[in-house]
Amino acid sequence: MTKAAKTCERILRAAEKLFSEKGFEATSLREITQLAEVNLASVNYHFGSKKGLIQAVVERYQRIFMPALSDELKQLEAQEDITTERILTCFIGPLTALENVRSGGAEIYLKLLGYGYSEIQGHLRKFTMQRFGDVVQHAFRLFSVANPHFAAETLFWRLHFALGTVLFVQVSGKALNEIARADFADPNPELFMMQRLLPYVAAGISAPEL
Amino acid sequence: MTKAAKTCERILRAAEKLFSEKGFEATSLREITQLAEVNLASVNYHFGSKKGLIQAVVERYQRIFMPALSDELKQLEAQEDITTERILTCFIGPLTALENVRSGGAEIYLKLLGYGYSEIQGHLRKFTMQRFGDVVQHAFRLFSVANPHFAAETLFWRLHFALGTVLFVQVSGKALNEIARADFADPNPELFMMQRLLPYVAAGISAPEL
DNA sequence: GTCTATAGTATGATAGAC
DNA sequence: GTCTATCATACTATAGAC
Repeated sequence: MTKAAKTCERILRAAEKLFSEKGFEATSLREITQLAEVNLASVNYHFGSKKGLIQAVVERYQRIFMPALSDELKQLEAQEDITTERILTCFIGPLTALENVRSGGAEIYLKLLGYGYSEIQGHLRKFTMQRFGDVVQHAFRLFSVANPHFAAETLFWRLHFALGTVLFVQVSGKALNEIARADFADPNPELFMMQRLLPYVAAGISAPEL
Repeated sequence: MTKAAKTCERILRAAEKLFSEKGFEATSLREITQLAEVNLASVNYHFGSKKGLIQAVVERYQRIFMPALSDELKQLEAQEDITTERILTCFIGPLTALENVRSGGAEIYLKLLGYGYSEIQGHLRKFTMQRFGDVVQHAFRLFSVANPHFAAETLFWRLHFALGTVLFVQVSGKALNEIARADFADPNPELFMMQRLLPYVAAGISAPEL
């Protein structure tokens, strides 16, 4: 059991690293087991299949992030003056909580979500909504309180645009940072990305309706 | 030669359809040749390799889009009162020009760009900048005229956020439309997506700096 | 639980007849 | 230019010894 736990953990760590760097489909079990220094067959023994491994990797982050987000949202709801910026700020804490679990945890989580959205059409999204749909809907309700003049449809699209912005920037973050370093002498720790994103996203969500 | 052109064209059409639907890596040459109803070996005969085919597919769209965009930008520059919205509007015409070439052409092109950004790290981006870097830089200059108070660095990141928003929405468009149809009874032709995107993106780019 | 060995399938690419 | 046939390689998954 002690050795098994170790193998399990080694696989999960290697998998989340590779998945977040290259996506789920582009990462093979061979790469994962090689990086983890475990046997190829052990993945199927512990997780049943590659799909099972993917779910295990993502779920580990969701179980930290989602309850933390839920707490923040409840705390905000108790206050008056709910603004788009404040709701967005609710996401910062839970993300940095991931950072405490593992260095670069927030980045890994967002990249996993980003790849999950485009690959394996909706598989990961449905899984998330089934497990944590209530938290997602809570956030949506608060956004509509902060932007009461918007049609529900408008808000729906704006929020998905915002999600898209964040996820794309994370997934392409490496390329973007390379360009930035080439064009300016930009000494950008990845942490600043979120601070840059927030004003853009907040303004986009609250932009005047047509 | 006449038959050859036909085969070439059949391959290109099948490839651009599948690439835009599933990405480059997830699409196999066998799928392409099967859809095109041509022999498997003909791809390597006409395009040398899968990579060559990818470049050919993308280049065909770039050669229509980029000069058209360049014209629009020059026309705008001659005017006074250059705003973020007006620059963004410059992209609409060239995109719908692709629509004339082939139904759904604009969507295909944007999806190709979207997949190109995340996959094959930077390969496609470098190719674009080498061929059409001047057009891209022209657009950037105009944006900085429209937003003179921004640091170049801020503008750089904002524009890439905007690009990210558009590309992500296109790539995940199918999933998003499915959700929209489920949550509302949303009879959304894909064309309206751009109209929804524009206010969000414009507001994001011009959001007050920190 | 861990390993080796291998089944079964899919990929990109090419040689050679026509 | 087009075809068949095939090579070399990669993948996920599993059976069975230890």
